[in-house]
Amino acid sequence: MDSLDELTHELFTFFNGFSSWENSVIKTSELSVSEAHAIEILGTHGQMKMKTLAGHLGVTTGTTTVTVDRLEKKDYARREAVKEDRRIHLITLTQKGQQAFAEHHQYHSNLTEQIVSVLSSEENEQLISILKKINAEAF
Amino acid sequence: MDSLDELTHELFTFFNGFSSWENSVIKTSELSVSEAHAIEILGTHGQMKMKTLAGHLGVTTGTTTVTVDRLEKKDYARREAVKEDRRIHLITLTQKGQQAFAEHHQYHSNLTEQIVSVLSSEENEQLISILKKINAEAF
DNA sequence: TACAATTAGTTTGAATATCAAATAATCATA
DNA sequence: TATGATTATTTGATATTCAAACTAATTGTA
Repeated sequence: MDSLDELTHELFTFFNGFSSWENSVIKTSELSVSEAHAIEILGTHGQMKMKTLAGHLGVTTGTTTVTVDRLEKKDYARREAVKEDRRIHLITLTQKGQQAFAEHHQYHSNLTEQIVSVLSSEENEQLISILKKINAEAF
Repeated sequence: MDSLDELTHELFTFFNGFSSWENSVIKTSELSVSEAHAIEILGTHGQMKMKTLAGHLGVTTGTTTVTVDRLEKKDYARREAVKEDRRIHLITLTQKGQQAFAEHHQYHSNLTEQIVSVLSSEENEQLISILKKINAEAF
């Protein structure tokens, strides 16, 4: 097996492990996968309009309307009017939504700790530096 | 920002980049996400019974029945009877399914190349070694 | 061997998820 | 002010998923 194949294999094994971990975490909450993703995006980037949120989620605005409807009904998010342009609604996390985001973030930190614990401190430094490069340039 | 937070951020940025790349690749095919995942698992591990496939997919056997129904209808997979235990059906990729798996694998290699191209050969070695450790021990 | 318990897979009914296309409201501008 | 573009919602159709009920086959055991 050449080095490219080897890396491909390790990368997708890693990705699949991450995916199933993420899904199992979401299943412990009262949120669906799409609701959880929306909360994560809103928590990370702050309030944004429907169209931007749809772009981040990679779905249509129609789908996003439904997702935000449910988040609003469950009191995780709310729509806010914008005076300057009344077509636009800014989606904002409520207190409860911010709480859910913080909890989710804590889960992420837990997984990172789990990962760090199998690495030497040198490898840890290497991993951060490599990921930074990839994130900045590869996608 | 401490090192743990920093790594958490880079890890999930990486994961999200990977996710959206994976989704956009699947959308260019005539397969749904769940069908594509099933094909990837069958292609990687070879034929397996419904229950095992369901386990790999992280869904119930009911859901898997429906997915395999569709794959069978589109001629990507078929059920094979097992003489020793007639409750069991082995799910196998057809020629067309193997073809789809090979194409998908090619996409994976392309992404890996893209990633490798931003790394030095030393970083490349480091990344493989670190991922191996994580995959073996962390999930 | 008979019968209960277990296992594998399917079916069903309900809630979600998603898209494309049609619609409504608003804005920008010619 | 009319026209075209933009933002979000609604609608109708299909896909996804689960839990629970169900069928068929196998295994354990009395």
